[in-house]
Amino acid sequence: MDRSLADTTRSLEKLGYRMTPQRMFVLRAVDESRGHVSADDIFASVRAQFPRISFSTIYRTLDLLQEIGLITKSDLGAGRVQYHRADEAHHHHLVCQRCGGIVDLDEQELEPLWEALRKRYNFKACERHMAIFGNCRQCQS
Amino acid sequence: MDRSLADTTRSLEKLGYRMTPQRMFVLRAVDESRGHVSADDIFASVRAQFPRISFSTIYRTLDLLQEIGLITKSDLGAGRVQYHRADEAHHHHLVCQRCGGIVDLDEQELEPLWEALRKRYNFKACERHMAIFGNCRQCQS
DNA sequence: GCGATAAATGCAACTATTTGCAATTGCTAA
DNA sequence: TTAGCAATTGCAAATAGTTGCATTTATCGC
Repeated sequence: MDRSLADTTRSLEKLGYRMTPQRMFVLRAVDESRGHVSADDIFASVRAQFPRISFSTIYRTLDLLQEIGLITKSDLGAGRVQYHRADEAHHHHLVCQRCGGIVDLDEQELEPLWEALRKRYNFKACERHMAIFGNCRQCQS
Repeated sequence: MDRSLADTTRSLEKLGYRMTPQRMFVLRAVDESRGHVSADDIFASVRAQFPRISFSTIYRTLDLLQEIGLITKSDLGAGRVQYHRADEAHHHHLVCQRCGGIVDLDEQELEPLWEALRKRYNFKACERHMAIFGNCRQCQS
């Protein structure tokens, strides 16, 4: 991540939040992550260095980090939500309901839709890491 | 619903499932519903006539009805999943993350995207009742 | 520094949903 | 009709995630 701790602290303070040790540890865990991680992954990773942390703090912090745009959240239907650093290439997912396979979809594929929603509905879609369910090539009967 | 009980029974049997009293009651509750209903709504409605029904059966039956295409399921971010008869006009939702407002979006708005996914990824998106999060006109700062 | 105030935490309880399992039910074929 | 087998059920326990609340921690004006 190019963002420094100071940058993040500033983002938080701009919204009236504070930087705390717990948040620093979660931030570090997110920072070191690659690809999708679950709240449980983050919990395990933080807990190794900060044993007193609770699950509620993990969830609350992850929501916060999403709010300031540092991570995105997405439910790929596997029973647990996945988190993802926002600075890794923006992308979405095609999730096959039969085989469970996941294909990445570039942000730009959705641009025309976002554009249409902006124009026709005055709705600004958040560029959130989205999951589209259906069937992949192999699983279409 | 134009579908008769016999039609549904046939759809179930085609997949190796059976029509049971519990399923008939859930079906009836779905049939009488308008717009979005939660599993809890269905549970309450069925329970009034069939007190021994359990929540697991409700959930399992709703999943089944989705599988045979009678209902669609969607998570509008309100903490509980909403179910919707598939024969009511297909639509999707624009959910405002600030005010919680929900605007309906016609199926056809997504057609170009489905088309692109079919062509470029050979992926057949299921026409599932989708939620797109973002900010509505009033809530854009 | 010191007290007031607000934010953040951990814990325990709660919500919605899913799952494992033993018991029940319902086809099917002899 | 009955045995056998698979599908279905209810229940209780598990899961992911959220929430209320009392306590702790930080910040700010004095």
